[in-house]
Amino acid sequence: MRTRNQAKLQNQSTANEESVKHCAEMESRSGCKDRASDNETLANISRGAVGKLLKRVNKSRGSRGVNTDDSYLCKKDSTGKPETGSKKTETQLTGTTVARTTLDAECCTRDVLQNVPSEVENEGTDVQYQSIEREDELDGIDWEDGSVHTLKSESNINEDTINGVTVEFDALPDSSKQKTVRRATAEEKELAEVVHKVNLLCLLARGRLVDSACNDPLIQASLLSLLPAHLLKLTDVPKLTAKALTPLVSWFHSHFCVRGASDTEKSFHSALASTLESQEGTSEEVAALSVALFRALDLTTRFVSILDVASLKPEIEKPYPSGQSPSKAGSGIFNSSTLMVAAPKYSPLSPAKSLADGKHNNGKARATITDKSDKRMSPSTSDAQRDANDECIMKRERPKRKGDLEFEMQLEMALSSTAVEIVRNTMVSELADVQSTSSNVSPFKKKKIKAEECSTSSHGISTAVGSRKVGAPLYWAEVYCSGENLTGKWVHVDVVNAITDGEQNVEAAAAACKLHLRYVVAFAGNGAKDVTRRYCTKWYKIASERVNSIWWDAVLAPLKELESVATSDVVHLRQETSDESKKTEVAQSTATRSSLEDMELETRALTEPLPTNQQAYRNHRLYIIERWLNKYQILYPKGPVLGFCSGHPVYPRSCVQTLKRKEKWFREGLQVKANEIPAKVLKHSGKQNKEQDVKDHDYGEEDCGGTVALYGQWQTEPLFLPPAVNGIVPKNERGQVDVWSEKCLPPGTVHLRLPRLVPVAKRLEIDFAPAMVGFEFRNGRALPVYEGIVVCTEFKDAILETYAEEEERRQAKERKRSEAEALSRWYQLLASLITRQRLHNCYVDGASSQSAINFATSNDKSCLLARSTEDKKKTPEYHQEKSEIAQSNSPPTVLAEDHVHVFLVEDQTVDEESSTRTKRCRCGFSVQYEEL
DNA sequence: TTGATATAGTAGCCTTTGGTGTTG
DNA sequence: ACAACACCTTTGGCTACTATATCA
Repeated sequence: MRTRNQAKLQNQSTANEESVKHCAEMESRSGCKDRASDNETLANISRGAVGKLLKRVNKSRGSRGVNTDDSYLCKKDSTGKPETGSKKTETQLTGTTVARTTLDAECCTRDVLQNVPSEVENEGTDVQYQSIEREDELDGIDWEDGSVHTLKSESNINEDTINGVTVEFDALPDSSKQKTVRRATAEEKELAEVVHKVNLLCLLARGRLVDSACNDPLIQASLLSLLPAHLLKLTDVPKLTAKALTPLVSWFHSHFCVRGASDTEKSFHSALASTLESQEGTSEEVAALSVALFRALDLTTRFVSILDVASLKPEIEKPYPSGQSPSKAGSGIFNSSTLMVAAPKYSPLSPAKSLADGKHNNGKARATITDKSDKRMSPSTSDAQRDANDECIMKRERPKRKGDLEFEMQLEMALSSTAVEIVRNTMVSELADVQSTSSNVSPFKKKKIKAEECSTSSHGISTAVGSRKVGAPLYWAEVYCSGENLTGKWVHVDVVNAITDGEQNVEAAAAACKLHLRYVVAFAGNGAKDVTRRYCTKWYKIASERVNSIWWDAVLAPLKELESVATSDVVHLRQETSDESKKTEVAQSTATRSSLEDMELETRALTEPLPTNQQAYRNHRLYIIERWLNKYQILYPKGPVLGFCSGHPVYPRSCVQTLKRKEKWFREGLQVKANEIPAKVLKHSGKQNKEQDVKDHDYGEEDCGGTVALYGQWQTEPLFLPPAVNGIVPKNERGQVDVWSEKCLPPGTVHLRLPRLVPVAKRLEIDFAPAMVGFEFRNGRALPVYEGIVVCTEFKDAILETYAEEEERRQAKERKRSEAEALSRWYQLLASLITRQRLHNCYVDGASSQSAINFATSNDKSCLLARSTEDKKKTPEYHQEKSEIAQSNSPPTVLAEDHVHVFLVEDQTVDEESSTRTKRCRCGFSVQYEEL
């Protein structure tokens, strides 16, 4: 009925908002069947009522208001769009003038049909009847109260009028006060998580694809041939350092330029080849080429990518500013992404593209162009794999203000320009020094300073144009430099932005582009490794945005192996020419390279800087401030203090202890030590309070009324229960044993988890206690669940033995009973068949004149069959033969009334195939049955 | 812009030991 | 008389978490 109403309401365009209409439309599709069937009945009922209805409606005109609550329209929004807050709408309608037709007619119809006054609150509403042609649809159904949506009134008035509804407002609702509070449902959350996971898997696959393309010998050779001779030997040093890579990076950056979209039809491999040829390509391709080059130079190199996945949390739509159509912003995860990706990419007027066309303005004007990665994956993948720039824009466009956009455009412009600037500097002088010494001041900050200068530079490119390009770090390389640190180090090499060893800046750069640095994955040897820790210092910020780590680790585990082998093998191969002992040594050292990195990343994880805001400590993995302790938590020991946040001392998370009641500890096989003072005493309220009072009195424990004493684990010791003595099981006050776990069993007893043990124990006169294993809620009550019994260990075997015997007996009995029942049911079946046949003969086949004779005949036959069955029952043979199919196929001869069939053994035939035996009487009557 | 705080909605945890009538 | 079984009815209080608004 709800659906039907929605469908109708949609027809009448009672709602203004597009999303609401859309919603109703969706609903109407599903409900159209209902409606069609309803029309027949409704039409008849309502035609007769139309006249009455009109009268009533006219009477009520001007005196009736409308109850306006059509929240149901949105509650089942299948598009996942936010419901338009019905409460809000109601408030907004207060004091408005509503001129309407059909909706009021609905109210009135309800009056007619149900004689129930509609809820009238809005006095003085103006009702005008223009058309009630659809009233036949409106009759005879359950009415629901509806409200009028008030958004975007102006643009929709026309539509409303066309559809027969006019809504006028004295005052337009203040759009700034519109609030749409809608929380994601569990289903939406689940969906978002699944999408997130699938997206991750797709991007992992993508990364592996790119990685393997980087190993192509042809591409590597071509790159080497392009490389100037003086750069060729640069990296051929025993202890490679990041500094040594800088000239290479500079050359690469100046040689290859990043442009927008690539040909989506090509495979990545061929796209890479053409990028190599044309020396321009997407940032992904350029980064991949750099990886190929480094690998060609025999450097251990990974392709690193930020996996820019769809959000783990459902994106709840924000309320839209007035005049902005929600449909334009897309609705779901896919919609929004698709829209945002497609729009700038294919627009011939796209400034980015036009800029890309003018790429030969080498230098500043070339300002690295939007790198529309080629999209060759599934829709979801390509959506997620969308370029960071689009990502930025997408995320900005909805909630961001104009000013923000402008600022970011400028910033982006500056970033790209500065990146080029750096390159030039490098080529002329030693930029490496500049970069390494400027690690304290982020290069991105410096770029920001230059923003204004760049945006007003002589290139004539507006900031808006520049906004399409960001130096968003999405792809880069990691080169293993044995000359860095003591043990060697993976060095960040971003040829797209011409940055070497700038790992500490990636986070800031990503943040500047509104790019979430949630997953940074390094690819090598067809494997992958999560190296997010290297680039992310504020882990607490991204932790909640990452998928369940158990799942993620499991996914990565096999890939990590591959990656580890690959990054070790490269060095291994290099050493192959050397002598055997050296080779082993190298193999050992490379084998630990991966674990060394693991340690490094783990160290980073454990030495995360203290957050500066208090909120961050709420769920921080490492740190806690006291205010975020919940009522069952305490700091023990209370220290050391690691620092302060807004005056609050920061403690290690490891100091947080969970407190429990005595009973809870008992369940875990622990008991509170004697004379321990509760670590915390909580006040209880309400019902629990009273019960706790009683308990406390009973046990003579805590003096407090309405409180509960909590203890920490350090105040407990292993549970000591009175042992079983003389075969007697120690029981609790209820005469049972609570078996929460094995630890709760009194020493010397055993829990036998078998059904029907109580009678056995009773029969053997062995002391036992029912074992309560938990509670279940039924009928609104907590009911104890019992499973088996607890007995002294020495009786275990005796009980089990007797139990086995008892069970055997029981099963035999059960079998016997079921056989008897089967027999009885067969008898019933046969008897009913006979009765049926008799009735059939008597009343269906036979003409009235013949009926007497037929009856006699059939009766006779039936009796015989029945009797034969009865007779057989008496013979032992019967028990071996259980007929499944019994049918009489005797000729329709009239027999003497007192004839008794005799089935001689020699007249029997057996069909071996179907195990069917046929017994025949000399009179011609035969019985066929199947032997089991 | 960021952070603190208040507020509100919601999901999910925790709670925890029947009473009565009928049948065999 | 007694044991076994069926049926009844379908909690609800509290907290953590999250999102939002507002203010500094």
